[in-house]
Amino acid sequence: MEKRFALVDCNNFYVSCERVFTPGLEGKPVVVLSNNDGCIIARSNEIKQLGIKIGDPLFRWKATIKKCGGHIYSSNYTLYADMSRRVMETLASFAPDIEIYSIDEAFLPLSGLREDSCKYGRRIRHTVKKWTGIPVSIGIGPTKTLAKAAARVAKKDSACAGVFDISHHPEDILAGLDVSEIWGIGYRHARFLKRHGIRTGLDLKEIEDSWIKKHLTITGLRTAWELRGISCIPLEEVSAPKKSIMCSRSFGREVNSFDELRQAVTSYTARAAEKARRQRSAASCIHVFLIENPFVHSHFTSHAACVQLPVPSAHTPELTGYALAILERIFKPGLSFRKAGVMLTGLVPRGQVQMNLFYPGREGLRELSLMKTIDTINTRWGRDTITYAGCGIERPWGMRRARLSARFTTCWNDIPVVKAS
DNA sequence: TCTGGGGTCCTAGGACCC
DNA sequence: TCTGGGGTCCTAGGACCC
Repeated sequence: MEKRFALVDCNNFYVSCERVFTPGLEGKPVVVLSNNDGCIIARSNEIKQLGIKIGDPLFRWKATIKKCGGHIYSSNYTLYADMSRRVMETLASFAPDIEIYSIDEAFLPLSGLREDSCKYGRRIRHTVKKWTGIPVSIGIGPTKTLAKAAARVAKKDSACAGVFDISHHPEDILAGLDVSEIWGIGYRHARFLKRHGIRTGLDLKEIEDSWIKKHLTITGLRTAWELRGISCIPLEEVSAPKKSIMCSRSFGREVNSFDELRQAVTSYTARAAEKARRQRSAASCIHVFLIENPFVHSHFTSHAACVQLPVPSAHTPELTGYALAILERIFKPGLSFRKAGVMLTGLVPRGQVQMNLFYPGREGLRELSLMKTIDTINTRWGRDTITYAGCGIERPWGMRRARLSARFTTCWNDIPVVKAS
């Protein structure tokens, strides 16, 4: 059977989430900032028209945005994650086997669909908008790469009304698609391809296999085949467990005291361990790193070390013990740090942990049940309802989020009030 | 003054084995 | 003293994605 995929992509997702609860933002320039309010990571169309790029630092554009009546928000991931869940649940009502590709994108299998694909797409689009308030664009094609290309057209060309099926004349679209805009072709490869006269999707599609494989490896070859309509990248309905888990943050200000670093590392370890437990994994190895302020010193300096655990674990107190021992090793008095992070690697399923003959492990039934209880409470009542004293109370090193919107969907006190007269 | 966070996959090359 | 072919595993670095 002919394969067919739809890519559903939320338009300017973070901005759209803010607009759902602050309708006055509709039609106005809006940006959402990265952690610490440093750079711009989401833009409304009005902002894109000003030539502001993703990743641009806020200070460069702040005056311009203010001058044209724009609005600036800190990122509110709690809100975006909750809105994403709502969108995905809506999509799952159309096709149970969706692949949640990122916070704002999902692939849907369309093989065997009887009705007109665009009509079906428009129904999905209408439903998502009605149920969640989020506008989406939908691209349809015989491969995931072509569906991605179709979604670009759906988003840019207003004649499509948000839905485009590339199946009929893919060449016409690919001829107008810059090679750098193809899914899987990043900045480096695009630059390389252009040096060799390969500028569009159509050019790439027609290049000889051996040349592509030699220069772009097997992943590049897969992309070329996908452009030819041969599906090489399957739908992944069940998300595979992560092979590594990281929690790292830039500080709201420079940090040089050991005590504050200890609070940060304890917090990040707790968060990473929680993620590991959620996917039922235990970590064999824990890494801790500190990064000096790269903007102050001419070179970027990081300090890092890791330890191998005697028995893989997801027990927060045990992992914290190792993390803090590493911190003591890598900490250098007198230096200022911008960022710290904790990474768990060598993740194994918790049911298959290899025991150690000479080390009983600290994760007994009592410990397991304590972690489970803490996780349950924090899921039910919100993150950090129960936390570790070592994480600190004030957290003066925490990130800056000066323009944070309310927890509209996840906190009773913040639920919007509607007044009817 | 001010520049995010979190992942995956592939390849080349070295070490080592028979 | 020098010599062949075939294989695995690990790591670092590079590329990609959102």
